[in-house]
Amino acid sequence: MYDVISSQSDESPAPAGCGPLLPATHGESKPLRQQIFEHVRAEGRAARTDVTRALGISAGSATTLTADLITAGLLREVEGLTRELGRGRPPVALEVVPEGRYVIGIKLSDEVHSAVLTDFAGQMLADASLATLPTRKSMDAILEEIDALMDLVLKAAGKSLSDISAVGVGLSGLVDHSTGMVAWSPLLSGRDTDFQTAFVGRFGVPLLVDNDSNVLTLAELWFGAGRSMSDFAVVTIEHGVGMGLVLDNRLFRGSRGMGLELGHTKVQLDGALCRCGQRGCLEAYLADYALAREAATALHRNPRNQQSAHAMLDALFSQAKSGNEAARTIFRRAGRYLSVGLSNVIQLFDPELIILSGERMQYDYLYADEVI
Amino acid sequence: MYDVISSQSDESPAPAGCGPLLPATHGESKPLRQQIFEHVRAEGRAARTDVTRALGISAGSATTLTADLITAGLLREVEGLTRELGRGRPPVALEVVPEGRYVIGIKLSDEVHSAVLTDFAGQMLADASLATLPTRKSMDAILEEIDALMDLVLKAAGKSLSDISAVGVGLSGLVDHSTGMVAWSPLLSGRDTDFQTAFVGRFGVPLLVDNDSNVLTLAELWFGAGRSMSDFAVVTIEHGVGMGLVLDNRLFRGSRGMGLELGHTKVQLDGALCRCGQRGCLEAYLADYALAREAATALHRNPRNQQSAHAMLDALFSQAKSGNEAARTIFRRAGRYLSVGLSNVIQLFDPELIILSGERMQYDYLYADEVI
DNA sequence: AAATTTAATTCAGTTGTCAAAATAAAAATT
DNA sequence: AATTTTTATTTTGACAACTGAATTAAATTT
Repeated sequence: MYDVISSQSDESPAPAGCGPLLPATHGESKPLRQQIFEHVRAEGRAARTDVTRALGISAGSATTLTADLITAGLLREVEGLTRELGRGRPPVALEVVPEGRYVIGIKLSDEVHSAVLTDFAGQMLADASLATLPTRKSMDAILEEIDALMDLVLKAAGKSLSDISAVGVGLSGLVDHSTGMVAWSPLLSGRDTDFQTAFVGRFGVPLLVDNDSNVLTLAELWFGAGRSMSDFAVVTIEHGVGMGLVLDNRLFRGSRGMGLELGHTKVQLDGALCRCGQRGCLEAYLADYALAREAATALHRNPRNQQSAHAMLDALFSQAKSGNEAARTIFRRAGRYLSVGLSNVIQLFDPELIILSGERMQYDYLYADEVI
Repeated sequence: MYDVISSQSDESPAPAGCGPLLPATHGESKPLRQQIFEHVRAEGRAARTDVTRALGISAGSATTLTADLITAGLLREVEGLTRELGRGRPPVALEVVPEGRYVIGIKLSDEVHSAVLTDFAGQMLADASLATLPTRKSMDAILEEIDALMDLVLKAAGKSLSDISAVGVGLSGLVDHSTGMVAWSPLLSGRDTDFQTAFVGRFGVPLLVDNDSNVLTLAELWFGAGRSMSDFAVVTIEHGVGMGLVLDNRLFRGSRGMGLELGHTKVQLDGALCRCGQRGCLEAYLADYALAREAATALHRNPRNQQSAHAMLDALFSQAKSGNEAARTIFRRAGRYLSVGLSNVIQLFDPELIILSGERMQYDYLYADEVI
């Protein structure tokens, strides 16, 4: 900033200035080399001409840049492909070298942790899972579990930790993806845990941590129905109600990088009490604990019996199926409030698609009729 | 795409591919020349060194590119500035040449149209307004009114239409900014009007049309409280309930480029009937027509008397002020539902700031206590 | 007056990209 | 079989956008 201090009258006053003071963070475009790599990876296989057409670049650039990528060991030409028909020189397909890098993805949960090991082309080489207790654990205990889980999946794939270029971890809670800090999580006993530093300190491998809704959303963007969509939402209903959002082909993380709290969206003035302390949150009608709370009343069980929440939901569901009207109304009400919450997402974001996900989606009463 | 059809077994199957199939639309970064210009405009004045530091570019580039901008007549050096103190060669401030371009901004409304004429530095040179009738008009009639309004503002600024580089128009309704089409508007009698083509055909000046909430939001981003913020929302309550959203310093238009319908967010299951046909929309509690509807009951007026909606609201407000309990509950309820709607926006977008705007904000009952 | 400090310019060199021409490899045509 | 046509890729020369280092400029401090 240019500071002017003056009392002379012949100086014109500094113009006020207009326009945003902060630049958009996503201003830089990716280098063309990376765009080419990503295009080949997205397509599975693509020839140089496909790349030039898809990215609108010159044929010369395609040659030079793919040559770079090939010598860097990231891409390779595919030998011995036959072509259906067509005249002219046949194109030479390129593909990602699967052995280029290996990564492990881990999902931490309260009953079972799971892990997959994939190659550079996105192919899963092995997976593994590990049962765990639904108690809050210290960071050290979690690292211990991760260690055991990674051993399993590495052994299954015949790799060693030194082959792994990066690890991704998804867990529920408030996770700051950019710093690797976990502000709060139902799995961790502490607050403001520096997950990333602890992990890298123990394993010496780069780590990306994120909220599990975000991870699920990215999975849909990379491998699922969202691949061909630029704007969509993923809603999960389990212990809480979570949402991930893709806007313009990028995961939207909100201004503070934390998750989007669809669960604490209000669907009823002065409604049911939520564990966040407010009333009328969607979560207070839809999450495990909310349904179990009502199930206890409907099934005349002791509400103190916390451990059987899962079993109680199953009982409630079978009751509803066999005609218990009280049980039915619980699901029906939950479904109607879900439809309100989803309708609000639609009105505000106008996504092309909403993907519903989560263990509770089996309870199809939730979304039988009422969804708008 | 590379197609492979083959029955030979020695060919490896094509990899599935992973990653988004569509590129993010905002891939291209602005050329440095434009970034420099925008930085100077945002700061009001800035020296070349300020630019190099702010944008992280080399001093050489700053010299060359500012020289380009100066010869293009977009920037100029500021003469005769004194400096507070400091050693070394004094910096030479640069500023936008205000006479570089002139633009007109027009806001169309149902009671009064208004226009401003600003120079290239964002300084307003003149404004004008024109009363109009609250009826739906044909495109030709609207163009006629725009013509009269532009004459007024041009005359006030001592300019002619040929001095104007572009015109921006904001109006309520469903507007596709990218094509200049107005799908529907309370001001226009037709549907799917090609506003842009009609305007350019008549005046021969480039036009940008947009939804009035979006225009208001852009104004906040460029000139208002949003200048130093990267994520915020602007909520307007007038005839309807509108919202504009800035995410990462850019206006978010939703996937289909239409507005974000905060007004049709559901705040009550089976609630009040909205003019969109659904029940429980926020608009059905908060918009002009909704308040007037209840006011008619509270004040024992004839609900047929449509033309006095505005007057009726004022009457309702003064009644509430002077203690009429029925009138008070109307505002109180509206305020509580507004708080639900805003709370949902906060939960879903986590903006740094929500700007409330609109003629009805004078009815401060709306946001007295209940806002969360 | 000399040294110091900060701002701006000059200039040689790198990088990323394109356009056009040249080359390559196949099918279609003669 | 030779030639033409078609499509894919490579080569080449050129240009634009930058950077970094050295240089010049204009002020203050010693």
